[in-house]
Formats: sequence, C-alpha cells, structure tokens
Amino acid sequence: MGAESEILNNKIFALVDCNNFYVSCERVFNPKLNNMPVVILSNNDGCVVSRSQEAKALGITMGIPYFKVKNIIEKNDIKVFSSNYVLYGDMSERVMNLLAKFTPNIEFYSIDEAFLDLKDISVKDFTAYGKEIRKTIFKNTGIPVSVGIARTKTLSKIANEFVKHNSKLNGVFNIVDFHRMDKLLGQVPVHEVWGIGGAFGRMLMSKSILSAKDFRDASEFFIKDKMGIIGLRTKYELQGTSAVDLDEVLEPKKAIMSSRSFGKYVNNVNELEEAISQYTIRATEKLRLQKSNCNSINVFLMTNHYKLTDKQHTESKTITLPEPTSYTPDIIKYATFVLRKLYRKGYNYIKAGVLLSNIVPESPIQLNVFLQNRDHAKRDRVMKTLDNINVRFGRDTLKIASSGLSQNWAMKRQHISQRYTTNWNELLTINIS
DNA sequence: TCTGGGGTCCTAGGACCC
DNA sequence: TCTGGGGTCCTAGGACCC
Repeated sequence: MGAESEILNNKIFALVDCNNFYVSCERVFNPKLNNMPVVILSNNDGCVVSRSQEAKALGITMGIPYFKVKNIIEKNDIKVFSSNYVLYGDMSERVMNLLAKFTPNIEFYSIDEAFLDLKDISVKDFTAYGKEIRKTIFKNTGIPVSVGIARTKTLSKIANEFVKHNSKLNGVFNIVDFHRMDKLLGQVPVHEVWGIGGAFGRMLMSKSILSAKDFRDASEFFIKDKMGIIGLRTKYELQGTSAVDLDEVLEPKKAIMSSRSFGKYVNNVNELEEAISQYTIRATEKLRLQKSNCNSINVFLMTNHYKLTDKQHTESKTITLPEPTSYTPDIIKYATFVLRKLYRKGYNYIKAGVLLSNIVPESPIQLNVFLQNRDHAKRDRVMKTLDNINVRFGRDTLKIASSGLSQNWAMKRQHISQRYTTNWNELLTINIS
C-alpha cells in the first residue's frame, strides 16, 4: 500500500465487544457466578447462546441444543439461565451511552458490539485510548469488553477476536500499523472472517483457500464470480482498504418480525390465534415506536421439522393491506384471517410468527380513498394511550383480549433471572446477617 | 420429552413497458 | 428461415450477521 492510499484511507476503527455479554450481565447482579461455569439459553430454553469461559472449556459449544448438553451441565454443576432480554437490553443501553462519549462517530452494531471511528480523535496512542474505554465501561457497568483497532472494520473484528484468546494483550489489540499481518491473517480460518460464513467457507476450502490470508491474496475475478460484491469488499478490507462504512444513522427497520416457538405443541386454531394476536401486538408496538406504518403483513406457521415421525406443514402467506397502518386491532384482524387460511387441522404446530413489511413513515399517510370515513386521529390517540400506559406500568398492562389470558402455548423460561434494572419488584436485594 | 429470534443485503429471474 | 433490446420494478431465495 502506497503513501497516497494511506492518506485517502485514514480511518481508524475500534470494535468494542462485550465479553460473553449475557453471562456478564447475570454476573453483575449475581457475583457468586464469577469464576463459575455459566450458560444462557435462547428463548424457549432451546439452545445455548452465551457461555462463560469456564463453560466453553467444558466443551459447551455455541448454539448447541440444551438437551444435548444437559448431562455435561449437571455433571459439572454449570449454572443455567433463560434469556432475560429486558435486563440485557437495559445493560446494553448503558454500555452504548458510555461508548458514545469516546467519539461522535459510532455505529451501534448489535446488542453487545459497537464500531467507533477514531480518526478525528486527537490521541496519539490508540492502544492507550482502547484501554481507557475498557476501564470506563467496566468501572461504570461491571461489563468486561474487548477492543480491536484497525484500518477496516473486518480487520478490527479479527483484532478483537484475537484479544479474547490472548490474555497478554489485556483486552486491547491495535493492528493499525502491525508488522506481522501475514502471520496474523494466516492463523484465521477463512470461515471465521466477518462476512464469510459456513456455505462460502466450505466452497473456499474446497478450492484450497483456507485462511484469511489466502482469501486476501485470492484472485479478484474468482471472488467476484463466486461471491459477488460482498466477497470483493471483504477482500479489500483484509488488504487494509476500508470498503464497509460506519453506519451511524439509526434507520427505521424495513421489516419487523415477531415469532416464537411454543412451549408445547399446538393444534387448536383458537390457541394459534391467541399466539398470532400476541405476536402482532409486539410487532405493532415496535412499528409505532419507530413512527412507521406497514403496507404488508406475512403470517407463517410451522410444525417441528426435527420430528420426522410427525406430519409436516410449514407455510407462509403475505397480504397487502388496503392502506398503510399501525393500528393493532386491524392488523390482528388481517393476521388472524391469514392464519385461518393457512391452518390445517391435525398438525402439531411448534412455531408461528408475524412479519410486518413494506414499511413507510407514519406521516404523510397515503389514505385509501375508499376508507376515508375512518377516524384516523381517534385511532392514533387510542394507540398512543395504549403505548403510554404499557411503557409506564409495564408491558401488557393493557392488551387486546384476543391474545388470551392463560396463554398455555407460551414459551418456556424455567431459569429466568430478575429484571434487576427495570422493575421495582425485582430489584437486587442484599441480606446482611 | 427437549433444537432461538430478528434482522440485512444481494442476486436472479419474471412481469411488464416502450 | 429469420422472432429486438433495454429498462424498471418486484419477489423469492440464499447468504450473512449477532
């Protein structure tokens, strides 16, 4: 890389990633868990989605179904928690607010990761700055983070991953002017590079492209042909040329999904209707929160495809609404109408969901001339009041009756912890004896 | 017995238009 | 016998991410 391109490409990305985030959140409020093996389960207590170092060392892999490792868990007294997204979401917000103080240019990438562009920060030593970030986050939230610093997002990901396997780095790895890049990239398996997943990984390995270094040095034509523009960008990024920008603006979502596996098999259409109503309530809440309306809804339901002895039926159907809306009762009506079209008697359904799409800003509203007799202002007020009450007094304080009261189909959460930070009844209590 | 949920982007191909 | 060509829009599906 010549001096000229270095001037053009002067970005410095820091990827800040919370270590074992969900486990770390639980540990903040339950310090007994420190140094113990801990795992967090996905919704419905299905799979392992977060593991402490100790749990990883015992051979618990990411995404493994819970029932497959129950033996190891019990034998080693691994502590188990159901996902507590209310708690993790709140802790995430605290971490992100602190990170935003370190640079005006930040991308909130996921619940536990953010990219910071440091090019305009007037510090000489980015490594020291990374250590300061790390110290600040830990001191104020109790969450340990790793920091990877590089000239491209893809390289900052690699640096960050490296931190976690090398305790000598003390949580920060800066490869902005790293001399042994070939050696470093040679150690990264190609399928672990950000943007290259399992499918492309297998294809590349069959062509003897085994490491990030091999991929960086592979032919442009080959990569463009087999992987399109995304693959090419990844190659440039590994070469040190930034090709994936910081995404700073929080764009409204283009699709909003709410779906869940059931806690038991459901074959009764009335129960399915309750579930679809509940998911629609959740999805439309999110829709109004980002001040949008949707034009289409998709409803799907599925049987358990792992259970080969069961009759299978998986189907989805999209309909276009007569006008863009976020009015929950109407959308429930349409969604349950679609559900009844899809539903077949005699099948054991395990999961269903609602997807709102074709999303547009809530104003200006494109009114359907045939529906103009509706009082839109009044409907808006009703939804606003509903949302306000539910924000103030807790989710589902007010809800629509079609979602059911007993909800026998609801997901399993046998190991849930308290909502320490968001619910007055679940604050941390300390017994002094 | 028991296998998550919620997103994004890109591409190919069909429909349709002039 | 010979049966355009280019453009746009939409959708479905595949790949990826955490």
